[in-house]
Amino acid sequence: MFRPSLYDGPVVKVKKIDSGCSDAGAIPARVGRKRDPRLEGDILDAAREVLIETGYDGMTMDLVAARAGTGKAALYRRWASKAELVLDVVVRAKQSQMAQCQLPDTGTLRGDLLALFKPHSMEEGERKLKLMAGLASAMQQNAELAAAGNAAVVAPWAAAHRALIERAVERGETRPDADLDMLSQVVPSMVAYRTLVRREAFTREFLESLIDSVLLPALMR
Amino acid sequence: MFRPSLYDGPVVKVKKIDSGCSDAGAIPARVGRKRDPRLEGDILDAAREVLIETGYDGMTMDLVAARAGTGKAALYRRWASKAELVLDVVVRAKQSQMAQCQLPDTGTLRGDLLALFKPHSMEEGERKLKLMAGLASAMQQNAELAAAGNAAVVAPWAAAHRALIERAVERGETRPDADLDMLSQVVPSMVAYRTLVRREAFTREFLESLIDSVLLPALMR
Amino acid sequence: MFRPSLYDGPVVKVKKIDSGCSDAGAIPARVGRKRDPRLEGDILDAAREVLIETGYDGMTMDLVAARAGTGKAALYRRWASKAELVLDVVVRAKQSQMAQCQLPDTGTLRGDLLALFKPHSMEEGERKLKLMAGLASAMQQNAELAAAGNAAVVAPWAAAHRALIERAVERGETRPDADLDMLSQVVPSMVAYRTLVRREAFTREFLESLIDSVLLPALMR
Amino acid sequence: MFRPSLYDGPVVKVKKIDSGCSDAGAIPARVGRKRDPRLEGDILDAAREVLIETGYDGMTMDLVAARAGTGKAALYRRWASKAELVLDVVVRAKQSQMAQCQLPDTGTLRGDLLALFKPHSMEEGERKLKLMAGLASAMQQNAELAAAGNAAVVAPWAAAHRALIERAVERGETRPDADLDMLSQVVPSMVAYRTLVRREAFTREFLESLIDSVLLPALMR
DNA sequence: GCCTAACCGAGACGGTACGTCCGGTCTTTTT
DNA sequence: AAAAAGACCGGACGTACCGTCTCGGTTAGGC
Repeated sequence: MFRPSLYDGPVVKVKKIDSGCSDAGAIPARVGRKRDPRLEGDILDAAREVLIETGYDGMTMDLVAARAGTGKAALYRRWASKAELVLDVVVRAKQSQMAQCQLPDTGTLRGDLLALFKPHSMEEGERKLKLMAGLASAMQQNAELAAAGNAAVVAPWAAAHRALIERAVERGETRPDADLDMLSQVVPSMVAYRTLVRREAFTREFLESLIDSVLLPALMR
Repeated sequence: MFRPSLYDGPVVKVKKIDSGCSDAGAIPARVGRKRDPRLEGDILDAAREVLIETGYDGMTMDLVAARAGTGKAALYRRWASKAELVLDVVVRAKQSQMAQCQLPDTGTLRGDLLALFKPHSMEEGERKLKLMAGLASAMQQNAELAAAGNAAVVAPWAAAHRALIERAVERGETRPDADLDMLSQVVPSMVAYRTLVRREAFTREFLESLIDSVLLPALMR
Repeated sequence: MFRPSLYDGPVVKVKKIDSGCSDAGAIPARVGRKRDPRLEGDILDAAREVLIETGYDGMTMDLVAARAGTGKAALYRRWASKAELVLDVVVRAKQSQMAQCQLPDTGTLRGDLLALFKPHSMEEGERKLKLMAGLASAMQQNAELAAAGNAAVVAPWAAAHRALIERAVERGETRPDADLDMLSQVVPSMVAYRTLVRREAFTREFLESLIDSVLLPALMR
Repeated sequence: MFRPSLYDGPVVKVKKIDSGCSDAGAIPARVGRKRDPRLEGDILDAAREVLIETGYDGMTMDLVAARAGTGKAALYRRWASKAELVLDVVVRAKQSQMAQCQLPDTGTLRGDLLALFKPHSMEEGERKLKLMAGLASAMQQNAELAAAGNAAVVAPWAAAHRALIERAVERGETRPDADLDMLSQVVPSMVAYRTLVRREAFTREFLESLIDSVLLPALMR
């Protein structure tokens, strides 16, 4: 299972608990009603739907709450702001995508790179990137959010590329002195730019062209 | 003078006048008080400052107007919306940068690419990229704006790269079969991504590394 | 015209203006768009309607704004809180009632006292007192509000009684040593108490009984 | 002991149990943990404090629960609503005052009326009347509550006055045809009005003035 | 030299979303 | 089964901002 995410939890208003007990795995066992475990998922689902239907600005906290069959308070108990909720939506989407994504092994780097994107991932990827664009403004104001967003969305993608390239290096398929940090970000960067700034579709043609014209030539001797 | 911009004017609510006719009694000249010519610049300056300080969401039209020593009406007389004002701010910034930028000619592609960024650009780079982040948010709301933003900011940059690469091809410095469309966008894309999404500084080291690790290897045999 | 109110203006968020000029009646002449003069009345009317229909707690600022065909901002520009708006409603109602209320002169104190309440005033009076009850809580927290409410609603009523009684004293109809301050408050107090605390109707029978059993006996030799 | 109250118990959500039968195996006694007997008093004390400090609207159930060192559930197990809790607070205050209050017998009506208010009552009066203000707000929302509040607070007070006046009539001290219903409410009404609406202090001077200027003159021939 | 249209600064307007707060209910664990 | 803690739903509050409109006043042609 491939799960390189640096992000490992919801962006919640954390209630610090005095872990007075010295046991290792002891859980403070908070009294009182537990948070409805289904609610978090319901809200995220509702938020994702509304987000896709109406975009970031069109998404209203009231509407999300209504769609999830709850009240705004339940949202704000879990996320400090609309931006954090949306970020979490993006993060989850990315995680679920990555979770089911074994690193492909087709024998060649080109095959591996193309295999990272199953057909259905293409359209999903575009949606997610559009969501990210809505967050741009929020991320600019909140460095924490920006870090989380980057870690959740960008880092895993680049990490996958890096792993594939490293394997190709091991196989002797590519030059050993390549700048992996830089090259593993070529595809994420250019796909994001095409989608967010140029607003053109993320097609398989573009991906192939990118790999064949930029990435592989730069990697080959 | 290098000015490949596809964008050729302010995004103003233009009152179209039938100025095409050369008839004697044609009165194309609008009567009434003329717009204060200094105001447009003052507002753009104020908007740029506020945008850099507070980000897109934090920038309010009231604040910009106050900073420019005028009222909101003066803003909306010139730009149809906040997003268009922001776009214009970015466009001007880009234009002023491009205006003073002759296509360099150092003899080698590497030298040319590095020369595109004068030393003073680096220190200004931070500011401009903060502006871009604001633009990203604005663009998501309006496809038209996105097109204009792309044309004004991305296209010229890519066009400059393309021109430099084409010259290198003519000199026989690089492979003749390179995908110029794609390769000319490598640097703009990755710089934007680094700064807007990853939020890391745009340094000369990064630029050199990008050129040496990605662009030039992909262009060479 | 009888208008003894101590309250002489709306409870507004006053913007203090530097009256730099030394002219007597000089008005600072605020620049900018003037407040729509009809709006204040429309809002008060809407608030009164909603208040009567739904009571204090049921009255929503959004609903009042919608009913008045405006937005909440217009309300909060004029009144600092829901409580102040409601108080103003009550104050206006009382003032308009008092404005059209000449001091009656029937020749006898009893006739004058009864004439203060025209048939239609009875039912209106009850409504107004119910509104006041809704304010009780807000008044308790805000001494300013309480003072304004008292001055607007109670004081005029008691003042009218006092004037009638003084006239009766002058006519030699009643004892000259009566405690006017106290006696002029008998009817307002007991009517309010009956309505607000006992929640029984304010009937003409009650009023007559009050006058004949308490007020007049206490005033006669 | 004087206890004319029509109100004869706390406003509790009573779980009726068939405890009437004396059968052998009948288990009328409720099983499970017993209600903490001290809790009721603690909550009422906390509620009274908060009510006096912050007024009806400022008093939140959460705050009362926290002050009493318990949770909201314990409150709602005993009172059906905030209003009922407040009513109970006022009722208790009144009862405790009445419980220690024998009908005085000084020989004269004036002496009796003044003796109803012991010296220490005056200092406590302020507090209790603040409670009443809270009650007024609560009563407006619920007619049932208003009735209960009236019965608990007003009726006993008026009843005491009525009893004193009746005794004076029997002694031949006052006119026999006085309207007792009305006159026995003069002092409660006017004291309440002075404190709740006019928000002036309840002083002994005021009481004496009220008795001497209104009540006694109206009762004497 | 006046008329008139358009500009200017200031600020009110209608609408809408935000994030907070609270009343009253429900759930979980503990006693 | 009640106690204690606290999450739950619904809905109103008061704030902020966008983009528009209005006000009194100013600036410039065109007659």
